[in-house]
Amino acid sequence: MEMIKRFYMGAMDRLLHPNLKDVSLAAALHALADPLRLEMIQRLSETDCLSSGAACPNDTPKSTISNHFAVLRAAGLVETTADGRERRNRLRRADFDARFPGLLDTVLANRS
Amino acid sequence: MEMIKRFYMGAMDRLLHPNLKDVSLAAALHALADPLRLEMIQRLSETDCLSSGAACPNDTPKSTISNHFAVLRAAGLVETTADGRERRNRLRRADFDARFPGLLDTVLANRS
DNA sequence: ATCTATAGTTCAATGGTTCCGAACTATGGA
DNA sequence: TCCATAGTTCGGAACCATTGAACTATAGAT
Repeated sequence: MEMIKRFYMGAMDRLLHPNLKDVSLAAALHALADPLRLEMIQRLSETDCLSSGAACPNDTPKSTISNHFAVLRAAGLVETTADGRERRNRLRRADFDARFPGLLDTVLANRS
Repeated sequence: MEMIKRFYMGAMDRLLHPNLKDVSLAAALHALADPLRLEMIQRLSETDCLSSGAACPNDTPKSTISNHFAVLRAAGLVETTADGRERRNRLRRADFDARFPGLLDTVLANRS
């Protein structure tokens, strides 16, 4: 009878936010190179914070949302904090812009 | 004894160049989201045309080069023509800039 | 013409990544 | 305590990327 304690949420490495200096251009572009993630980023850019569910179309599977947010966090694009049973996701605009000047604006502007 | 005629090179669909209006932003970003392809694009941006081999570091496997060029062509970033036994690759700068204004410049500027 | 070297493509195998249902944790409220 | 809701984790299937080996094509030399 083994005792495996699993820590979810705040303690998980998926919730860790990298220093932007450790994010490569290729990794940043990879995070942006997906239609759903672009949609999420667009929505996040329009309000100052959104729950994970609210950042995606209604029919998006939960596990898919969770994975996409992990990618966005790893690229330094999104900061996620726990707030009750929801997550509070916000764009790390200043950090990302300082590391990749003009990139986010150009990408958002090019999303027809 | 079957006769399979294979057409290489000029006739192959990998050598086809899309109209930029059919290239999505996500596809363009995907093509840019790779360190080797960024290097290739950088090199292509510095001269007006390069053979496939000359666009990559010396130790890059031939098949890898070939695949990466196929991705760049599919994204409308590169135009390839046959020239003897070499390929003549050039950036489709004007086409790409018209479709995604500022994107290529911003990406190249952010490549430290 | 035939041979040889070179540039690139294609194929196939392997390994990695992504998607998503199912099972789970965590929190808030009846 | 029970239930509903928000999100995470796991595992398998589908998809994608990498690269050696076999191939095509062309240029140049003999």
